[in-house]
Amino acid sequence: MMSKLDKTYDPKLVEDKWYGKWLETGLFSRDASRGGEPYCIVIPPPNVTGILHMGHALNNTIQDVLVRWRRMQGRNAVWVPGTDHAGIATQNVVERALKKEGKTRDDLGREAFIERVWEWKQEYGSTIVNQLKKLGAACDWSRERFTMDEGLSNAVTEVFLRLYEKDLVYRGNYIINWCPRCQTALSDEESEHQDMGGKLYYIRYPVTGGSRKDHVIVATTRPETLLGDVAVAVNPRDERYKVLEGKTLRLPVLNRELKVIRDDFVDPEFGTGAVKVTPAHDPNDFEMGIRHQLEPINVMNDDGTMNEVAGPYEGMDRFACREALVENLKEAGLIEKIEDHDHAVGHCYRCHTMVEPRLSPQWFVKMKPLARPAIDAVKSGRIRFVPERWTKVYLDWMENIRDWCISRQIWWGHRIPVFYCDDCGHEWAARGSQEVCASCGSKNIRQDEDVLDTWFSSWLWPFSVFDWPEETEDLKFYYPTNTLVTASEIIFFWVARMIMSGLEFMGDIPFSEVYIHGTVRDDTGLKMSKSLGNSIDPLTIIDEFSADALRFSLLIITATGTDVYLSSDKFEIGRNFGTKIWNAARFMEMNASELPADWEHPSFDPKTLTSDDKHILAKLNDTITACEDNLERFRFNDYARAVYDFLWHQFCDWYVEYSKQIFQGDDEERKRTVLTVMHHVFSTSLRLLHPLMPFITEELWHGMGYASGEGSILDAAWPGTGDDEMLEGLGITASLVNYVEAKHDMIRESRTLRADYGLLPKHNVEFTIKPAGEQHMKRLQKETTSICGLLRAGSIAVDREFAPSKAMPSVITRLGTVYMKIEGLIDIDSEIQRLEAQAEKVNEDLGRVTKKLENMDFINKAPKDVVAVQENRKTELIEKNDKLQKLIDTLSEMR
RNA sequence: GGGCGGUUAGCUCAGUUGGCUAGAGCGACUGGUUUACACCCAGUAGGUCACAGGUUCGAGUCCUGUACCGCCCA
Repeated sequence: MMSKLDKTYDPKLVEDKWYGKWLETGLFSRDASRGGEPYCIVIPPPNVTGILHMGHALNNTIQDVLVRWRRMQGRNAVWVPGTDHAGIATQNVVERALKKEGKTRDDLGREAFIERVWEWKQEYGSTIVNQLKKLGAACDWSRERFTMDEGLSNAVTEVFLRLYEKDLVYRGNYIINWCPRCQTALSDEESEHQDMGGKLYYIRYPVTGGSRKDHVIVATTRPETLLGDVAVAVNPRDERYKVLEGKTLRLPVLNRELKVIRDDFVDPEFGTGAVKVTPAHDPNDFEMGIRHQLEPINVMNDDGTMNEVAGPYEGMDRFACREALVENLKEAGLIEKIEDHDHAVGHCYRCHTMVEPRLSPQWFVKMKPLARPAIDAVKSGRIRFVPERWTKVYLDWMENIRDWCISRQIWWGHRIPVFYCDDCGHEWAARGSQEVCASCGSKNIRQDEDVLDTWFSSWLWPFSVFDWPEETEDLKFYYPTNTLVTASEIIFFWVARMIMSGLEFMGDIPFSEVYIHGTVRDDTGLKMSKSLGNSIDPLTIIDEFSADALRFSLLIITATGTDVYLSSDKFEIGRNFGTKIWNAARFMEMNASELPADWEHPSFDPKTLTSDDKHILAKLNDTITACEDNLERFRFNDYARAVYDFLWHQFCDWYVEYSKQIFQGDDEERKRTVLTVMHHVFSTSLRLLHPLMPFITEELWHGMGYASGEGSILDAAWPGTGDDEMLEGLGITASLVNYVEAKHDMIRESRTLRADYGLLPKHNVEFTIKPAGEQHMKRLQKETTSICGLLRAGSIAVDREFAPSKAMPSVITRLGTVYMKIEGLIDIDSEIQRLEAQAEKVNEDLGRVTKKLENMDFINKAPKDVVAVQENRKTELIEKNDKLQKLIDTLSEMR
């Protein structure tokens, strides 16, 4: 009979078709009015400029699996998608486009530029969203949000105002990380430290009024900042510098007079124990400057060139200045020495330009008060990290938290809602645009030019997506959300801040579980990134292998929380598995005139079930348990493997093979039972697999006729396990399962025996089993036909009294000794050799087990069941050894 | 400098509470056109579990140290 299913599965057609249908029917949408038990995930919003990479693919597949699984479990499960406006990145993209037209953002002006960014967003901003759709993400797209949306912008303003009123945001002149290329401040987290091979310059600072050889040597890694020096510092306890008491120094080049200050911060061990103090260009020096009332001197422009204070170096780039300055110092004989010196230097996380620590007026959020409850939430276990070790990373950061620089000197973003009056100097924060000064009524007012850090909007994501500060039904229903799925890179950027903002503004945690998955790397261990050119594009993989294959492969090779090393051949796992399932389905179709009516809830008469039927039902039950258990514990690889092993190595390898002779036979009732078992097992497996491979499972759900009408597998119930009583009622017991597994072993061992003699299935070899006991004999006698089929033997006889009349190759199995009849004479010597090799192995094992059992400590101290296992094993090994010896003896007599 | 993770078959990795006779996929090798599937089937080979100590009846698993690799923070 022909199958209705195509001979080969075409994922391209199928995947687009189903995703379209799911969208059309609004299948992914959920809201509070539906009631039930909520389950909610908010997507880590990708940058609107982003394109899907493997990290996204992994991250979103995990979320999709969770949402689909919880949905099938009957939860009111919603996955809220969206993107963030990626202030710096997006502005960079649009500025680059402008540059091609020969324009700058200043040419356009602020309003027109922002207009331009929105246009860009309309045109290109949905790229990543469309890519998520290709992946199969079951997001509720009707809820898609963007951090610059009106609603989310309201939330941002509201939060700023609340913090402003509580004095938790403040403006101040501090050292911040400045990116000279993006020309904006960055938060500490946005400055990425990289180890660099640098130099340590030892520079002589002459003592004022001293002779030529009176000088102090200071060591620095950034000599160009020397131009902004206002002092030299030494440790107060450093005896070497006692002589400097009451003296001042002369700054080389600029000849500025420098005080000598004493400060505990200075490490006498580093360099010469004397350090230059540049409060406008170094955070530690800034602190020292405050302690010693020093006036900071800024020597650089916004773009990293030197300013007018730098005298002869004005206009030079900071690195050019460094070279020129060092050259001049050398000429002046002021360089003592230059050493190699490795140190970590901050780089802009967006453009990788070396960050310049720089004194600058910026807005900050006071973090300590916000951190306190966020620490408690995790310490008390209300929020749980998986894997648990991330808890410590989170707590360490939280406990040493520093204020968050939130202002950015760019245009694309939420403008800081603070206004200044140029007449009376009043400063106030307010919603919307302001016409007059809130204090003096002057119209001479202006809004702060800066915008807020993008993360200042994403940290509100778990509640802003539900229209906070409005108290919507959905907000009440879905908040706190359940699971947050992300990578370790943004624990500080995002996870920690969401916890703080949730507690501060909602009065409750934003989610209860944080699952941190690994980083996707290439097969040499490098982080995949576009700039390295080592990335594997998920869309290429989808095109080549299918989205199902991508998803399945990614998850089966990614152990909980460990990094994943990828190469494109790994996706064959998923593709091959999909093909295997497809063909199993085709096989069933070819052998069924129609779908058995009770495929879903079969009521089997235990008398009609064979051991093979019972065995596959038992294994299915185990698989359901394993899937459930592993999903609960975020062990996605084990979950994937459980389904994979079951479908491939239990269902296809054994049950489908078993079914073949039934279908070829003429026992119609048996056929019906086997078909019912098969469809029950297969339909259940499809449901277990659906979260991993949504497309092929949906296609088969319909193709096999399991769907009622238009019903999607997405709405099918997640399989439950049968209780022990029910299973026992069907005769599914541990001993039955053991027997079938022993039977499988016997068949495998017999195949090996045949292969050892270079025989093929088509040779129709005759086997005789001499069963190991009465019970086995009865069972085996009933099953000679099926064993014969599975072994592809010519015939199988079961004979309790069998004694070979001539030399026969044989193998000893748990169920009995299997003899193989072969044409012609066998080489008795080589058969004896084969058996002796086996006996040797048995004796080795026996020796080990015996030694264990002779150890009284083992007998007394090990748990009873562990000892019992060893005792059984010993008995088995002795028996096997006896049998081997007998076979060897018999053969020897025939020689 | 501080912290975290890793080191298991040729490769990529599992191995959960110590009970292991150490697994999988890929690759290698030997065979295979019975109408589900060659993206497949049957079978084989391949391991001092990085190293050195320790705890334990028992260690891939726990402890200490060493080496190397990676990540995060300063």
